[in-house]
Amino acid sequence: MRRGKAGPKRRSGCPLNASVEMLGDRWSLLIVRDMMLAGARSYKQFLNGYEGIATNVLADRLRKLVAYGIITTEKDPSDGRKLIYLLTAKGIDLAPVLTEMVLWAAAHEDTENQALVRQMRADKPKFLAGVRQRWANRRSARA
Amino acid sequence: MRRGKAGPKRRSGCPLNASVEMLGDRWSLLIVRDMMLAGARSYKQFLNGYEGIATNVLADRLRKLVAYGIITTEKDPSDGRKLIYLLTAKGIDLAPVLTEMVLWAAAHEDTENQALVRQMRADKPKFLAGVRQRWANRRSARA
DNA sequence: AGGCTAACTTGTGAAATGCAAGTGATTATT
DNA sequence: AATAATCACTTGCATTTCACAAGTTAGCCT
Repeated sequence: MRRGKAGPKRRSGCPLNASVEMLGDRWSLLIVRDMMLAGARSYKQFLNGYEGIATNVLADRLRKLVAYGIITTEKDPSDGRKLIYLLTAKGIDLAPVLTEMVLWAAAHEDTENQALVRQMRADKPKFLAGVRQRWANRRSARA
Repeated sequence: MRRGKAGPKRRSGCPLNASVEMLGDRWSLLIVRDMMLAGARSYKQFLNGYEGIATNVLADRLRKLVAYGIITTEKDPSDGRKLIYLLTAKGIDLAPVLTEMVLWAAAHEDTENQALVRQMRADKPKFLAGVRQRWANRRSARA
């Protein structure tokens, strides 16, 4: 591995460091998953989605995901209280990563969503195309 | 105040939760990467590998990775002080996950190892086969 | 025996996390 | 019009994890 001596904490020259910096925590990937696969788009949906994330942590993670360009927000035109969280192109490009992680876990653990796993395994490109398609549809008709 | 050790409620039926539980932190994936791509196999190599990980945290992550069956340890037959850390089959199966993460970051950030990314992009199956091959070779001739 | 190395452990302050409660803006109900 | 409810947060505080430095223990080396 290339070592590049330098700053105390130089972690962004090596492959994977960037990804881990953005997604290497307990919640970020789960938030992206809920948006990508479960269609979650509001703060409340995230909070209820997996009971377990603390509200202050959720707010922090959403802020960071926005800062990294993985998600964006819009005001809901039909309800001024609501914000709509949406995956960016960069965000939807995480689909292959999530897919491989799900397949890995499915191969080595149990109790996963078998139907989804079967779809992924049967035809991965098709599955990814479907994910991307649903994302595009949602985007064009957001409300 | 309730001070039971309840811990966060995880829903282990959802895809991805298992993966995130095992790998969803700042260091675990980087450790796996250094074993898979850079051939790191000793505690000291990990410590020096990415300056930044604290020794107590490294010890903890290695323990967890062993507990999850992602890595194993052996005593170095030629030096009783040394331990050799090795990826298990489950561990090497993370290669597609790491690959997709690297490709994702390469597509949306910069300053990554371009040579590696080019290899991955040129022929992903071949790249993965190579990773797996090197792993098998190391395993059969460990020392 | 004395020094050195590898792989940890321990102690301590700082930062992050989990949880309950509160805030302010907006919408719904009476 | 007044009141209640909802939404997306923020705040305060106890607990947990982290980073950093300094030990510790077993095994090697001469």
